[in-house]
Amino acid sequence: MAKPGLPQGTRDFGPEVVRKRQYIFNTIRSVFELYGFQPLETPAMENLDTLMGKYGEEGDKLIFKILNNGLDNPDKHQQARADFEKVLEGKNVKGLTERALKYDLTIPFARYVAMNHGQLTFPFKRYQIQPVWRADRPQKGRYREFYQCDADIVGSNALLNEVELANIYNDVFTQLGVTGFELRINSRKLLAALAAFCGGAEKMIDITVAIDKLDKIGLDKVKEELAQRGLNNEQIDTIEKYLAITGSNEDKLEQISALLGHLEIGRKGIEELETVNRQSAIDNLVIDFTLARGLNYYTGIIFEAKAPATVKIGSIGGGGRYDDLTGLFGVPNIPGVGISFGVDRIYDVMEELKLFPEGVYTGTQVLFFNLGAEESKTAFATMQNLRKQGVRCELYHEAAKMNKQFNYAEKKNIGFVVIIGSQEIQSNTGVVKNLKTGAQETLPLADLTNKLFI
RNA sequence: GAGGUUGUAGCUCAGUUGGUUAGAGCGCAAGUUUGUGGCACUUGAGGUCGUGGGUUCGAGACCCAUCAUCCUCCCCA
Repeated sequence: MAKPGLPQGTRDFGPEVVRKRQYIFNTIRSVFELYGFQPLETPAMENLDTLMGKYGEEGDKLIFKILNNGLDNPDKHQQARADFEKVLEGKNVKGLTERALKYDLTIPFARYVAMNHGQLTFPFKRYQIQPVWRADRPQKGRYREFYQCDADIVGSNALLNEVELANIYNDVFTQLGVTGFELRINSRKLLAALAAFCGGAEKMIDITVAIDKLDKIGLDKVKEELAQRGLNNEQIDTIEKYLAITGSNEDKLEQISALLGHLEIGRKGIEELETVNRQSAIDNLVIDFTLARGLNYYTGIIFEAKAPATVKIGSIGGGGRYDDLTGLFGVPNIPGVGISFGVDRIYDVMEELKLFPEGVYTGTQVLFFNLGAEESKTAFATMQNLRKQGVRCELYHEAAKMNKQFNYAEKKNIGFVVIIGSQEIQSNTGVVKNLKTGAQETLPLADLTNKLFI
């Protein structure tokens, strides 16, 4: 028998952890619902075509591909071998793999919208809470299977959507108690303007990739990388000016106007940031011109939620506007904007900062002691009564020493026990004990109601 | 994909320059206590030292390989 184990980067979640995770899911879900978003689910796997080429070159490598079934069929051996040769050259071959685990929720959503745009009422606001998979190397805050909670609005260009999404971030993190978060925003239009201004519109991706690393590797290394990517000194000087902008959000907007306001696309980007900054009125909102985000389908405002600086986890959510996402699937002119929460990282942050409230751990509210065959019949009937009133309770599975039953309640963090022994049966009563305070009283069984156990 | 770390009881970890029967704390089980838990005390169960090979009279320790793990880079949630 081989030792049991888990695939790298995946985890089991025990009861306590699931409760804490659900607390996060429920908070996010209720805020999404509060803002008028509707739920959607898509399959764990997609056709490989749907995913490939949507996440950049690096992204393609991180997609988990699923090996086709039936490759052992002797009739197909020759073809399979030929296909495998192509795989060794780094190509994807339908003969071997035509499905893959989904990498994020946005592209499957775009695929869904493209397939159903005739039936949907626009603007369509959907939220989606599902696992995604990445063939990444696991490390701190990084898993191969993790959950994303996405909210997107498609079919609307209104900046109101961006404002709403910013507020969703704020509401969720505030409710969860993650008050030290920072919501960074930028506009891809400014990055486009910068690239155009530098005379290298086609260099936009090179530029964004490089400046995205600023806080990690520092200005000098960014300049080095820009040079490596083929930019000349004059262009790099302009980018340096762009990166040097600091101050309050208002200061930054003023300075960026001076630098890029003369370009139409630059002016548009500035307007976007101004609007979101002014209307959302979130304290933790930071305009950050170095924010670039890797996904190359963003075209307008981009978001990144950063964990409090004390926990070195970095991004706990991100998103942005994409003007033509479904265009990739043959349905042009459906603009959208969306955000995503990384639950697994939010969990790690909350664990580290001890932000889970006490009540999260409570499952069963009342444990009925089992003191013998006869006694337990009364206990069972009483328990069923309480369950009808919505009280979560259980009867100890066998007659055992009270010691043992108390310990069981203690371990499961059960707040109350009800003891019904031979004496109590005679008087039709039960002993109700509060395990937190140690207080107990003997009450008629008829008086046991849900109000007692809150 | 590149680099590094660690692997000893269910968990967290000790284990000296290589030396006889591998330890502790927590947890678990039983008891002190046959109707009142958490505390205390007593007793007990539990380890092919990740795996395979090598060096040695002798390996948990040294060497090689391998697997797993965690971390860093890349990229991301």
